[in-house]
Amino acid sequence: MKVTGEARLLLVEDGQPPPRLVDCLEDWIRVPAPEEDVRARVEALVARSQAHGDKLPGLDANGVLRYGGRWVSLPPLEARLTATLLDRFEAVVGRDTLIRVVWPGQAPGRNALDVHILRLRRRLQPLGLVIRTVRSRGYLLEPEGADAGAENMEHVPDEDEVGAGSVATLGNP
Amino acid sequence: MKVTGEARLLLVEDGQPPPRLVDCLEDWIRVPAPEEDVRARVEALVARSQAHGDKLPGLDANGVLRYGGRWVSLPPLEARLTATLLDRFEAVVGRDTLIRVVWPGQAPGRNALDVHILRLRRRLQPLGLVIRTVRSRGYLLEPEGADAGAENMEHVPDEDEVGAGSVATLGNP
DNA sequence: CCTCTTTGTTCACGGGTGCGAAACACGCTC
DNA sequence: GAGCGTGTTTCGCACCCGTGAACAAAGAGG
Repeated sequence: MKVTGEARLLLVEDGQPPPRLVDCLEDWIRVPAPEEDVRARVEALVARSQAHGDKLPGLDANGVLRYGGRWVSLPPLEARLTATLLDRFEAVVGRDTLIRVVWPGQAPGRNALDVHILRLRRRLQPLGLVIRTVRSRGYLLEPEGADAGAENMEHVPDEDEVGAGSVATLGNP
Repeated sequence: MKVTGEARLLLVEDGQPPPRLVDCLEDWIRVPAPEEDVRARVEALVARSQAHGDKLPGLDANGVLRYGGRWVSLPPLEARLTATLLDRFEAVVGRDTLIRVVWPGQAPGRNALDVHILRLRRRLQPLGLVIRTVRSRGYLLEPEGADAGAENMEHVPDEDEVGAGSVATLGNP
């Protein structure tokens, strides 16, 4: 289950101070409230998360990769690499596939792909994107902090500085 | 005509249905409401409008470029350059496109464009506008500090107060 | 258990090239 | 003539991209 792309509506109990939110995908409302009010805010959040959904990285024809409001420009080879990793976003892409896409003619030395993956990793880091290695299988592009495997899903009670109430989380498939 | 750069907080009277808003720079609240609630939403809008809702620079027919309350006058050639960069604001414009617009006849020497970009950069700097180079792709005009290439991740400005009318319009200085 | 092989990570180096920037030259307009 | 707008030359840096090599981690095989 993905964690990115979610919007949150904080339900603030009466008597608690209002939260400080900046993110466009966050909102809050004081409860109890008319149900139509809650629904209006939920619908607004959903609409925003779809329209303004920069939760998926976008790569334009000029090699500019945008994600999370920031961007980097990629050189041609790394742009091809990224494009390939991107249309299998969050899934493994084999080394041979990458080599075929990046060098349509003949592949250069054995090391070339590794080096470019390394350089691409460094360039993607400030955007919050990570390339994971799946040994003897390939590579996988994903947002930072979306890993931790399926088995060690220890639930740390993530306590916000928001001092009140429950949190309704709106998933975005 | 775009209306970007302004944020609105709708004050909804009791008994009225909640409005349907999608824009990240719009919000609403039911009145009467605690003043801290109103202020929390106003501050959130201001923060958003500074972080994400940037006002577009404006270039008039006389070559005067205005942005962020200040202005500079541009010579004809640089005005054409700026106009081209401006209708692809925050996106890459190819060198060939720029050359075609700036010199409709025949292009001068190879370095002419570089020099004019350099001079335009110096002129735009006091306005808080930056021309980024996207190597072998072109150039990109954007407000200072909106990229991830350099790690200038600071600048969380403060906000000012706003009195509440029926509809509060928050200008972006 | 030890060693060799495979696979992946990281560094340093060099050739090629796009771009930045200074300096200069020329023409035009107050 | 002084200042400005524009084009050209020239130098050098920084980046792109491949190569070689050192190093680490995981398996395979004796």
